[in-house]
Amino acid sequence: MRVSRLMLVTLRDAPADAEIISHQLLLRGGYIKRVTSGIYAYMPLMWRVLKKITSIVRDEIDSKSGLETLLPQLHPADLWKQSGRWEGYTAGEGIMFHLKDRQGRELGLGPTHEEVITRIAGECIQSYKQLPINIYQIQTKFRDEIRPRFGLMRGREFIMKDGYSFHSSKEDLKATYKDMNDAYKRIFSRCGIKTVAVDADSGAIGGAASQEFMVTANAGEDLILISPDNKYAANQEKAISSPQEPISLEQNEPCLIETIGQSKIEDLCEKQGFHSSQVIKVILLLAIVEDKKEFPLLISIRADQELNETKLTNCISKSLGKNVIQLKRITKEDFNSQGLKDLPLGYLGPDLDDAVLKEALTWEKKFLRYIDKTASNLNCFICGANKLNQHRAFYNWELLNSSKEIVDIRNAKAGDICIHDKNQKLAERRGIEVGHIFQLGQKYSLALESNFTNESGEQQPFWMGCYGIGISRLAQAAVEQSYDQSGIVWPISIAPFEVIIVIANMQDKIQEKLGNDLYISLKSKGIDVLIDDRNERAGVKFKDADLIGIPWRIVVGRDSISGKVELVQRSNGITDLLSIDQLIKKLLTEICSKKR
RNA sequence: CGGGGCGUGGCGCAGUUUGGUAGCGCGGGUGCUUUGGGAGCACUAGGUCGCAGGUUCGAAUCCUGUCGCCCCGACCA
Repeated sequence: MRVSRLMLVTLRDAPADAEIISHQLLLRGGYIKRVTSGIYAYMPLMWRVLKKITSIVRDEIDSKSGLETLLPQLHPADLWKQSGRWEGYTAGEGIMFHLKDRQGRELGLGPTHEEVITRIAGECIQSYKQLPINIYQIQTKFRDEIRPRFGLMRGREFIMKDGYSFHSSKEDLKATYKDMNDAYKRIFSRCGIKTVAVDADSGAIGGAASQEFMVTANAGEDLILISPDNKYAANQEKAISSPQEPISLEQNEPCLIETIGQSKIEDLCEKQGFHSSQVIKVILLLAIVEDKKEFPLLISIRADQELNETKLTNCISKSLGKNVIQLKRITKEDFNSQGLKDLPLGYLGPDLDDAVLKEALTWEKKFLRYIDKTASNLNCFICGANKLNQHRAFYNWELLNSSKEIVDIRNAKAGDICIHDKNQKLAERRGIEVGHIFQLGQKYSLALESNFTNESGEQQPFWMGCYGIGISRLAQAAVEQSYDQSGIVWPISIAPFEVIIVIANMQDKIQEKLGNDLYISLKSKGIDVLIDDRNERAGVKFKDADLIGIPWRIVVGRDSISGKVELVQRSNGITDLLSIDQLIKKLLTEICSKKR
């Protein structure tokens, strides 16, 4: 391709609305154009990058017997109602774009395809003899994100590879899951990006085991916790650890203490001389579940710990058997609008009586009570007395006489002791999720009555797995991991072009001829080559070549008269002056060796 | 959804407080000079200042509404 024909528009300044470096560089290099919030056009250079990535993905998934397909993007609501996800995905903060057609039928724009593929599999697969099946597609997905940001990182329209597998047994599912895990590692390594595999929450997709593949970068939206020996890595949403031991509280007579104006843990500890690990903090939340019922929650947790809302949401879903649509803090205003008397917020104890909810208008009249292990493990503690300006000191659980369900709902954090090895402490990193694999189990096949006949002639729901890669996000993550002062430094396997020929001076006929001959010759050898034939000064062309990040640059300039050209490596600036033969030989070996 | 900020040529911005009918840098076009790290000179095109109302002799500027975009937050009451 000739740069003069490339519709290349580079920017000297980064547009003001781009925050992170990869977003800025993709805009400056003319790779992407924003059309509206969270929605981007992939310009020709970007599309080449995306095609390189998808071809690596196809290659690896196909080698694991993956079947490529293309599923519809418009999904009928009834399908999603059957799986029980329509409400959660459309109501409240739901992320599914949805619409009504001219007949008034409801449709959703696919954010993911479990429903569609599960129904199809149920219709096509009758017998265990047809299993296992591993089917995937690479396609645009739609999600009405609460807050789109960072360019392609969190868009409302993005390209994803999503795959689904169907099995007659859990064991068979595990085998494919492992295959996919291997394939994913190969895919990311071939794309030239460094990833960490972490244990993950399976979230709204549902299911059992799941792993995320994270590109470590400061701009990452996820917090991940890693042990120094690399044997344990998890998303904070899921991570487990041993908290640091509480500072022991000297045993003393249980008593009430006056704590005027000490509704905050910090003030309480400062004024009374306690450590926050000796205090039980009580948090009131409201869970709204899929059938619109509202459950007040009473959470008790050691005050030096943070509540993990993902873990909590999972606990609630498990105990109610219903999906939680929304979780929010209960405020004074919420109490008033329920027609309830004010509570002494900041002075609540784990034994707060359900009677306070008796007059509630729409809430359930009983607290769902969860106690984090850090709180239940305390033998002697401080907690609110359920009266304004009073706390209880040196209390224990027997005295509170409160029913309790003990769960793990705390955030693991850096510095916590690893479960697998007491001598190691978790460290934290930020990560960009580029891949996610799940063992779904039978959640969708049960809901959609998607069955096959097993060896004994019985109807049985499929065991399912699902496997995603954010293709467009991966492309940007690669930039976030590989750039310098001058611009992008693409890994060669996903660079839009492998080589760029820069003709230093277009007026010089010798240079122009040598450059063009070289261009034709490299192209004929199967190298992806770009030639900058613009009538620009050399400096401009060098700047652009660096900005768009082509791995190899050939400069056809003042040495062309002796038949020599310069070869410059984008990643390290190393420059060689070579004859054409030497150049071609070197490029062929370098490029071919790095392709695999 | 809540909070904050911003909409002025393709991009980055000034002008808004104190109304007087629009300016800078980059980019675009033409010509000449230049030609190895975003060249110089000259000429030139391009904006009903997001949109709609209102106030005023007069609005980018003040008022009201509206649309769009960006950032922060869903964080120990």
